[in-house]
Amino acid sequence: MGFEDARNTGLCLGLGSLDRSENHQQSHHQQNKKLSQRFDHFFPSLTLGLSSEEKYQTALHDQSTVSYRQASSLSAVSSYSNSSVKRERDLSGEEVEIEVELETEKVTSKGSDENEEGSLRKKLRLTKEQSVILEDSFKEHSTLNPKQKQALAKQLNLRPRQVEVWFQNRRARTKLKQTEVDCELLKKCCESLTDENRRLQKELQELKALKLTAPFYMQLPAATLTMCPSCERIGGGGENASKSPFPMATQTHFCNPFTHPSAAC
DNA sequence: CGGCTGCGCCTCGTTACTTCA
DNA sequence: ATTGAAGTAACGAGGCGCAGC
Repeated sequence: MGFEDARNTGLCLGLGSLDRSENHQQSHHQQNKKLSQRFDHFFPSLTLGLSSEEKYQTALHDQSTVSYRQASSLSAVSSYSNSSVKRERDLSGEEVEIEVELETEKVTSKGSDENEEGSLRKKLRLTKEQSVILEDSFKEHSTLNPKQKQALAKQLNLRPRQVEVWFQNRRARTKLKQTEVDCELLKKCCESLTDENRRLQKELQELKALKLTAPFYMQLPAATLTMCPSCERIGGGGENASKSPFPMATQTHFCNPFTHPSAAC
């Protein structure tokens, strides 16, 4: 694998963060488009570690405490705080009446997660359906405009802030995965270059040895001498053989390690 | 027109919690 | 039953762009 291959993957090998100035100079729509294109080129397959349905189904529904495991696998609801009765649609689209815990909107989007229970951070677990919908949405656009966020939040019965946070984390996960892929790519490139370097060193040594044992070659500029690293022959036959004793030397012999690992022959 | 301010959104790094082997 | 690792929801800090003044 070489840089050509790397280019073909559409990957940027820079391991740093995205160019912020570039991102921020664009409108959100442009940004969405740009990011989508970026991720469309290479979309690492990620699994979001969905919880098993059984666990949710067997989760206790305790209204007296803040529960974040209560959501059944069929209801696309997961949140926490006070409980309430709400109508939800199950997978078949049928409207069902279930008891859910409604989030009190007192908590500001930037506020802490403190609640009446204390300062403990309560963590919900998104249901499988919610995760699937979020994933699908993310595949369409990796960033959301406020309208999309609202719509998605409404659809999933989550707070817009939760949808926002999910997308932030999802982007971070994607980036992390991409970085890992890039690292692997760089590692392989490094190995390839090391091999090539080793081969060239060997070739150089052999040329030096040849120079000592065959004085005739010394009459020619060193750069015009070419030795095939595979068959280890200098020069060769061909149609130019009559004009020059070293026909291969008439061409500049450049071996590109990225396109021709052993291009000498 | 340029400077200031507030808002919203972003990334990054981290924490706290859940799940699983 | 316990524990450590991995996954992930949520947060705070800090930066940037933009609109309004």
